[in-house]
Amino acid sequence: MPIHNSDVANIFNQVADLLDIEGANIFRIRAYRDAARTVKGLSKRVEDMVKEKEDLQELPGIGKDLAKKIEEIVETGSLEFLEEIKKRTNPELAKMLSISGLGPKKVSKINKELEVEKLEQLQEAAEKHKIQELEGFGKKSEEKILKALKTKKEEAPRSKLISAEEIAEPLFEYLEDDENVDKIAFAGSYRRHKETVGDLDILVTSENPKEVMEHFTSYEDVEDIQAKGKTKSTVILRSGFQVDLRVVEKESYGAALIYFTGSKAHNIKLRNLALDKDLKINEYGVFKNDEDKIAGKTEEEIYDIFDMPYIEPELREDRGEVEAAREGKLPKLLTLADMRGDLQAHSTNSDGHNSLQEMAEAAKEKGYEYLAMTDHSQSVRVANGLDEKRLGKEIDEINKLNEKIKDIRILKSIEVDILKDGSLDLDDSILKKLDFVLCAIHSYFNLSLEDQTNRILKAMDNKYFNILAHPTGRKIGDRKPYDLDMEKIMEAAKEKNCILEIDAHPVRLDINDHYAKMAKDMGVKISISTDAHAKNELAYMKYGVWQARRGWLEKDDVINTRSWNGLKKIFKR
DNA sequence: GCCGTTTTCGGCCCGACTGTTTTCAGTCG
Repeated sequence: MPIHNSDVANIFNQVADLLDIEGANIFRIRAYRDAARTVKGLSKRVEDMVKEKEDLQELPGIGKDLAKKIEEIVETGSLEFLEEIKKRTNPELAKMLSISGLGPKKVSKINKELEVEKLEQLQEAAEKHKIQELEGFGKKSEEKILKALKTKKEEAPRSKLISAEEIAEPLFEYLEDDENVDKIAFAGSYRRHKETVGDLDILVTSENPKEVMEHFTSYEDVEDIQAKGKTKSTVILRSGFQVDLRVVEKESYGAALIYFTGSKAHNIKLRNLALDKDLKINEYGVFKNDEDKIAGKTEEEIYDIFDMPYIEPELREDRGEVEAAREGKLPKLLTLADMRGDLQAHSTNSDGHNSLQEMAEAAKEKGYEYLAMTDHSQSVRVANGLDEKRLGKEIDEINKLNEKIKDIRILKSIEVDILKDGSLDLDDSILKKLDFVLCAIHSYFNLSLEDQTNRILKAMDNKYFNILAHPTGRKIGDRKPYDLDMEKIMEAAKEKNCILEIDAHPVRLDINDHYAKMAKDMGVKISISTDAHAKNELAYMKYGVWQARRGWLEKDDVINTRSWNGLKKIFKR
């Protein structure tokens, strides 16, 4: 059974939760949480690193002990240390930590004094009003617990970026309309354009914070007000989304923006830099001798104090951006305006909703120089995939359209299936008539790591293979990526001049940011395409660009920032 | 449990809000 990085991270997080309830040293607990984050964020499979005897202690936050524990997990699939803790402390207790207002101390108290082990027992105790009798608890805490338990079942996990956007944009406009609001910006993972968003953070400057809080909490979509203070309020919207609003003075705007944009790891890095310089940094500014404020108004002036240029929010994950900034080696990130065309789109000829012509005209309106039509191939029957004959007809159709429509070139392509044995779903005799070939997996997702990897490697041997579409097959919150050795695939792609795609569809965003950076580091080129099945979906490009930015990609790393002439050279294998 | 250009021991990011207290611990981000 392959051990995924997330398996190791889950085990470490479980250890941390249980140690927390046991009241262990908080820095020891933090070490486990940090290690979980480090392992989860690796672009390499930690299983491979162990097998190849790489030194795990090189990783940040991994020392002798944790390196050994990682090896144990990879080799046995479990961790003896965790099993020992589970004997002392019921792992069910960890579930209570997810209830808002209950932290390790309170969970421990409820457990010890009321012998509560499970969520059901917690509910029972609260209903019998046993909780409010405990020292440190009261009526309100008990009500909060009951309420949280009730809504817990329907509680949404992290939302896809596009769903967050639907909720965020109207709220932003509503706040912007308030005359007491001066500056306003999103912060948090939403500003960092993470593929999923847990809650929304909004930052405002104002002379009248009280009025702003009043305006915010009376937004018509607010279902529950969790906290309402002078400078900070938290509400839950009807959709279940949590929104935090923070008001600061304009002199602190930059400091607060950095603070609330995060990530937490990036902020901790900055704070440590500050400590090295005998400075203090918080959401109000940078301070010397604990008193004198030396920066805070803009993000730029704060980064400047630490001898760094401005760091784009997408990079603020403590994945080396601080070091790169200090060495003057930050990437000049790709922008949406750099994109000159879209290399994956579908028409009514397979499973799209618009005709070739409608798609082409929509792309032209976006100012693109080209749009590739990549309908499905025959084996994807549910998508009405094309066989050689129907693809031949589509080629003729596109040739005619290209004569008819000016100022945009429709590229002839296909999203050809990679069959189980690694062969392509259509004959070379038709593939060679296309401008380029996009290849993808749509079946047999459950092959072993080795078989799935070899399947793609074999497909890449076909000289018409240009782009690997949605390489890992994951759908956010819906389908896990199939087991693949991405390092091997990238090595092969590099050797054979194949391209990896970032599918910009907000459900896919595949490859993810980690793999995008890995591709860049390995010298593998990327295409960003929307996988549009309707003309309005061509607008999904921005999600792909954001993901690419999170993967440190620059204009030159992405092939469809080039003209058609430039592309042609790349597609020649 | 990790880490080190003063350190192999003794630190480890910082502040707001709530609910419980009556000056603060716990939680959260």
